[in-house]
Amino acid sequence: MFTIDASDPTPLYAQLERAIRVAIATGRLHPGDKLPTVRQLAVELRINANTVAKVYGELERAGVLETRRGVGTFIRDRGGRAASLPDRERQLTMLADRFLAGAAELGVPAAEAVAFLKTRWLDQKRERSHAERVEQP
Amino acid sequence: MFTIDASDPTPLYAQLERAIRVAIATGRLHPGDKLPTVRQLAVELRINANTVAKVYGELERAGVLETRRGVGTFIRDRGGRAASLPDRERQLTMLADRFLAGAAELGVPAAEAVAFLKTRWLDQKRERSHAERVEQP
Amino acid sequence: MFTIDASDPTPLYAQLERAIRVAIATGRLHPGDKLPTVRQLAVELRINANTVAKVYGELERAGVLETRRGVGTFIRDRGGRAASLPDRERQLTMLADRFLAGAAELGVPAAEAVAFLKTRWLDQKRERSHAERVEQP
Amino acid sequence: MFTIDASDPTPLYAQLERAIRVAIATGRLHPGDKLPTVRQLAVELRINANTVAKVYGELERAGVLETRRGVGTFIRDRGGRAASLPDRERQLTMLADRFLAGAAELGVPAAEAVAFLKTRWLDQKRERSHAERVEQP
DNA sequence: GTGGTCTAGACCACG
DNA sequence: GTGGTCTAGACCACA
Repeated sequence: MFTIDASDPTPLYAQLERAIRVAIATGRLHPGDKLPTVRQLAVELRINANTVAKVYGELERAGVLETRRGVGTFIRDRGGRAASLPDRERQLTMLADRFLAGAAELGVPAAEAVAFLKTRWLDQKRERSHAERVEQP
Repeated sequence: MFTIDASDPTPLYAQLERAIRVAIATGRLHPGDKLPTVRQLAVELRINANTVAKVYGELERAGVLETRRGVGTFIRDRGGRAASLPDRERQLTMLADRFLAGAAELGVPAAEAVAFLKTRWLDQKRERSHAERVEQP
Repeated sequence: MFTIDASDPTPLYAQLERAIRVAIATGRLHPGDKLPTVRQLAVELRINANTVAKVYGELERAGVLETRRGVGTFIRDRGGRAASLPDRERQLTMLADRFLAGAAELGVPAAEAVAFLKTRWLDQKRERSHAERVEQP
Repeated sequence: MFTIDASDPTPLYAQLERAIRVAIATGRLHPGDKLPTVRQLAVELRINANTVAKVYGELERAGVLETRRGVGTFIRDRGGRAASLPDRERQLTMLADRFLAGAAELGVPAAEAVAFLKTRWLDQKRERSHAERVEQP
């Protein structure tokens, strides 16, 4: 559902909040969609339920989410604007720089790193399509 | 010199450490270069000198920097020892996955992300060679 | 738990770090054992909590300890990765030279020093096995 | 002449002071012996002359050394008591523990480490006797 | 209550 | 003037 990296020094709550906002902004989650329960998400991400609850609470106060008691937590109608194009490009640049710098630190030439990334992507695509065939044959 | 964003939940010291590693990995800093003094950088970034000292210390332990007592802090010749081959591949895989996951969260198709990365790399190469022409015409 | 000598010119944090490493290396602390909390140890050793925290942090980065957020600090299963073979020999040589040089400074003939070392090792082995009999009779 | 380990976090001046005291206490230096000049020793140990001067000064104030202006620095008659036997054993124990703990950290079994040490000692003896044959055939 | 981060400020070691 | 060590004390993230 979302990605949390425990080795990233960024606080867990910040990572999760950002992930939810990004998912909405990029259209992976839509207004009215139901989010996982606090406990479900906590188990899935292997973090404490309090941390998830805190994020849901803050996003609710920020008007991004809406809690219907006894029902669940949902994305609000006008939860946030779509990430502007320049914004998305800025974030993508950050990601790219982080990858290239990491590879350089490892002493891997950028050309090789890019080639490796392409391979890795194809691997994942293959795995994913295989998993789908297994789940819904 | 470096950019620190106090409103970013990422710890200051982690931001600075990454900034220095990136500067080295992308060729903006070269082996032998002298870094700003702890106090200078602290003033410039408006953070506490201890925070800067912590980063310098950690990077020294990691073999990235070298401090000459009473003189200053410098970029080391070989930024840490080369990791073993299987280790390197494991780390590169982690970097690649992080990049792809990040792009996916932004809603950017992997194919586009890979293409973007290639562009970004070429941009950096161009910038770097330009910087060198300026330094040593 | 550990011994710190404030009159020793060796930095407090270095003394504590060595003490912990020695306790692990000699079997007084085992993988999985919980260390005292930062504040407990600080009070016990009469040093500042930050100093203890610095040591725990460095040992964590070194792969010797593991901290579980909000829970405590523990001895890791495998205290750091095994160094490569040539690396290990180089380090072992350094250790041996330091020992022999130290003994020479004390005016102890090398032959005696080596004999003493052997005795000391057997002593430690006996102490260790005794401790285990006490813990799990 | 003396041993200084730059990677030891113990301050250089403390290492040197201890080395001189030990040399006297163990009879490697005798009352009346002339010490190297500040600059000579600084060059030999690759440390700053100020650091050596500071140590000589402190030992002079402590009554261990004596400076005859224009002549040199000498060991005083009753510079310090001979290291008592128990004291020497305590220090030797410390050295031994440091060696064994270091080996254990490297994952080297104590038995192997002791054997290695013996080999290393014989190597050094051979090298030394060879060097003497070359210097004074 | 656990560890983590940051600050302000003192003093030391070294060149 | 350089980095290093230590302290006291505040506030945060997490369980």
